[in-house]
Amino acid sequence: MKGKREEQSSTELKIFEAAREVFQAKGLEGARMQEIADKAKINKSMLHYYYRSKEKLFEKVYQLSIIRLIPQIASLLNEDTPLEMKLRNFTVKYLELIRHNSDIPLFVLHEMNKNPGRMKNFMLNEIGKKIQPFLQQLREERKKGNTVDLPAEQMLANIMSLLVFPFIGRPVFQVILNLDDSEFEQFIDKRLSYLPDYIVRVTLNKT
Amino acid sequence: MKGKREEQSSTELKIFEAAREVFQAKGLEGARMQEIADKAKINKSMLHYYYRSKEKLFEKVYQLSIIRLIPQIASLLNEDTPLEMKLRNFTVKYLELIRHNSDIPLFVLHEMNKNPGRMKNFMLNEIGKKIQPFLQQLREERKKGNTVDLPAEQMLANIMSLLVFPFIGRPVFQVILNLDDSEFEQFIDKRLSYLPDYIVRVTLNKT
DNA sequence: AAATAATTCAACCATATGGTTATATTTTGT
DNA sequence: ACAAAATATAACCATATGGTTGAATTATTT
Repeated sequence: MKGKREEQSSTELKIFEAAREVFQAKGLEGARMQEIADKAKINKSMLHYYYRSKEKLFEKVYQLSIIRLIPQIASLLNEDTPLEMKLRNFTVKYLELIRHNSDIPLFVLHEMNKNPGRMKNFMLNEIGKKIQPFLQQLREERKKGNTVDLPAEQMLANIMSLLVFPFIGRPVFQVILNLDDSEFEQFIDKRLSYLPDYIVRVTLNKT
Repeated sequence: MKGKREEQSSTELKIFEAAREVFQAKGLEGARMQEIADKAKINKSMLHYYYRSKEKLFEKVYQLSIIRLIPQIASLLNEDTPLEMKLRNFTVKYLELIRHNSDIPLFVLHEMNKNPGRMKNFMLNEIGKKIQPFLQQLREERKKGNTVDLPAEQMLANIMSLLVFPFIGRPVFQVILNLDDSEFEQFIDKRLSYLPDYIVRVTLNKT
């Protein structure tokens, strides 16, 4: 064998990565421990050696998924930059982020829906608190008449809707618009190209 | 007992309704036949008497869920009315529809994601085909310069995002914006009040 | 080299779950 | 009244699944 007693052994990571894929694709109840073991190419007992139980493994995956939704970008929202520039930066970076973690939003939403209690505090601390300054900034700019005349919460909801929903709705969009995978990628490329302007336009009062 | 040999016996409906609730809340794998039976206040074997298997019962619920997403409203999209009025009508009616079937979008999306093949044709026929005339109308109005300069598919994606996402994201919004159930209802009320104008504004070219 | 920790596997266990069967009662069409 | 369908229950079955155990092998520390 090779390096043991590291902080994260190679097998431990392989297991986690496999678990992440399976849980994100099928949800807690849809996932099978055997499938995770197979995908990680290890024996099932290794799962329990490292992660005690399905629940424990799931919670780690769940936590990481939430954290992935709000990396450096959260801090970006709290920088002391003008709103328009902030919106543009956020749009581009968040779209790229979701694009490379496109299974996460639906996964998190589905699990939150089944069990809103679990991870509630975690969510509140990791996301809820971090966006408060941004909401505050929206309120101030609204007072100055620089934004559309809507509560900050509504502006946020609209921005997040435009950014995230197409990924969550991907299977439906692909079917009803008859897009293969490559065409869906182009569909997202197109969004990347116009959404920064578009989101500024639907949030700020510029003409 | 009472009326038998009706098209839909009372117990059959009770079972279906219970199944609908449980499947929509927990998904195919998360649902327990016993829980459905309990909720319908009947014995488990009644489930199989009427619906053979979990799969069969699920498929019926799944189908109905998809159909509920596109009732009379689909036809509304194909009426021969001016685009602006159509957008306003659709926004109001679709928001009301989703509001009264708020579990359906996340349910359908989650199941579509786990198994995109199942129901693909059904989805295509029930939704895909029915929105084509609307897409066509968007394209024509775009040519005339009456809309934002985006492909019809993008306009549709944006409209649907704004309408549907807040319901799908409800558990997250409630946590991070700290809204109780009543406040979330107000949040939706607010959307109902401004979204018709807003969607017209972000879709059409009216200053 | 000895001790300890990490890794792997096969076999096994307990339970939950979907599904079945046998049987009995009630309702309804004719 | 009779037959057929509907309704209902309890007991049961087979299987899948999460989880455990124990023994063996390999690596790491000292």
